[in-house]
Amino acid sequence: MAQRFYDTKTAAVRDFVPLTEGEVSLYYCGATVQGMPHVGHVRSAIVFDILIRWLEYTGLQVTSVRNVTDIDDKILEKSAASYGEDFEEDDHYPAEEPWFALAYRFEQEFARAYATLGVRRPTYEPRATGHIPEMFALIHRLVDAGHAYPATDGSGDVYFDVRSWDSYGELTRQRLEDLQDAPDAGPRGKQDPRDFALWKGAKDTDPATALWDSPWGRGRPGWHLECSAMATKYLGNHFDIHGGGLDLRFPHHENELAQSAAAGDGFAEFWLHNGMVTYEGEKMSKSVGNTISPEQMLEQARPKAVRYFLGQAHYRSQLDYRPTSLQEAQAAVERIEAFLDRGADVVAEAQLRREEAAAVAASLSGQSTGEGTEAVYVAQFSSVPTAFRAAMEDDLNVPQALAVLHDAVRAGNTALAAGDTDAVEQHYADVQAMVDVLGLDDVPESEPTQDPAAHHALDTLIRAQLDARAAAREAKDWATADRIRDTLAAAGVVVEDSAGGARWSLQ
RNA sequence: GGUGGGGUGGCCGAGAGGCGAGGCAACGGCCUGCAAAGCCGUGUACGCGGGUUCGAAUCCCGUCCCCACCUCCA
Repeated sequence: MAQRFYDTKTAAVRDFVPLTEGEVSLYYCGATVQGMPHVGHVRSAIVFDILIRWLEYTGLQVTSVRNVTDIDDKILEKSAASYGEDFEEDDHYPAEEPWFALAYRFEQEFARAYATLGVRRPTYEPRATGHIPEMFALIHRLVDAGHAYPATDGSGDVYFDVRSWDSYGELTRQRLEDLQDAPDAGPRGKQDPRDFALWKGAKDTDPATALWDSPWGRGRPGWHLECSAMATKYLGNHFDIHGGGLDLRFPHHENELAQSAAAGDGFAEFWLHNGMVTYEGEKMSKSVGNTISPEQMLEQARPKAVRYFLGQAHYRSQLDYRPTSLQEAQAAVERIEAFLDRGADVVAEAQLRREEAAAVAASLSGQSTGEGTEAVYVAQFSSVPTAFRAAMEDDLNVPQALAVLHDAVRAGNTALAAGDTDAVEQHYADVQAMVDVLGLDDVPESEPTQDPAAHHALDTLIRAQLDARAAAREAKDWATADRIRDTLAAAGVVVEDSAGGARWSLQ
């Protein structure tokens, strides 16, 4: 089986063959940093994070790019508003904030949200404002090729000429004449209302810091142009995958494709689009005002559970958020974790026995020990189950991959109960490998138990309680035993009895 | 009007002609001093009406409803 992806442009699932053997070039649209991130933004990042982790797992070297749009109308508007006389500050919008300060502040908020949920940083994270010369070069090529023209009204705008490019609409299979006229389709120096701006001429209201001198006059870049310029700078004229949210297909990605292809670039081989997060059936968006922020989710559930929730559906499906969604995700995550916790003890013990046996064998034969056992362990256990691989290869079918993961957890639990160490080791390794690919083990969690000193102190204190409880149980003094368990429970410590003695964990 | 995607058991969510993915919740059982965890089992799921087929959630015809994009949007 080979890797397959659904490509929006051809509207089909196709075999994915990298342009350069062993390497993958991926560009996906990041955010316009004009406000706080919501979980829709984060879902997209998690989807592509899982994609990258999977491709790397299969041995490919991935170069990934996620842009930051740090200049656009909304950013300028919000900054301008902060200087207004009747402006009211709030937590997210202080008064008198320059546009670049606002953009950078929200860029950091996005970075924080990504990091909290275990989204690794892309290879490159370019900002639009840092790539003005690259954009000039692209505009020049388009003007020279007859696919772009300066506005006829002296505004300083430069437009892409959609009628000059027969393939316009090929990404989303739409015909020019079927498109609704834009509501603000005023003349504005366009030859056709569907032409889009590559460069926006300076307006009176634009701050000087937001303007650049260009061969077409002072101004600032158009949104679509940024992505084309940055994608090809870091990945070359022809690259493997272009991703982004489904809502970006039109006009954003259609325009990107048109301008890049018209300039003669091969651009993206595959177009991957992730589905929207909905709130009780409706798309989550700023304009509707039904957004949930990562922070709000993190108040309800652990980061790992939030990541699991946002990553659990197929990436092309719409994902519906409901008030109980996070509790459900957390229960699923904790089931996996509980097996890994219990399994780790068994695996460590088995490992120790193997090392001892190897040491004995070595001392008998007079050879040194060391990497031998480790190498055997890695070779034998570090791969993902075939069914998991098949699911991931099939257009990144994470839900089906998760079914494989849960099956392995169940098999592992059964092996634990049966005391079948070999089977526990195998299932433990499988589960660990799958969890790694999904990035679930890469979510930072600030639990006191992760600080070794704090954990040691806590463990010592709780062990004393558990020892006392064990003694009470031995004496069949259930009242005392239960009181100790209740006390620990009230402190947030969950006690589980097992054949090997009591285990504790934080709630 | 155009384009794309959907309607699956209490909820989420895969699948796409033939053994009821998986998770969460519920119920029963095993285990347990009691729990918890875990394991086993239970539910007559595929919007509606027709049709094709030995067999349809999956194919065909009809029909209803929902979502997204066509303006900024992950």
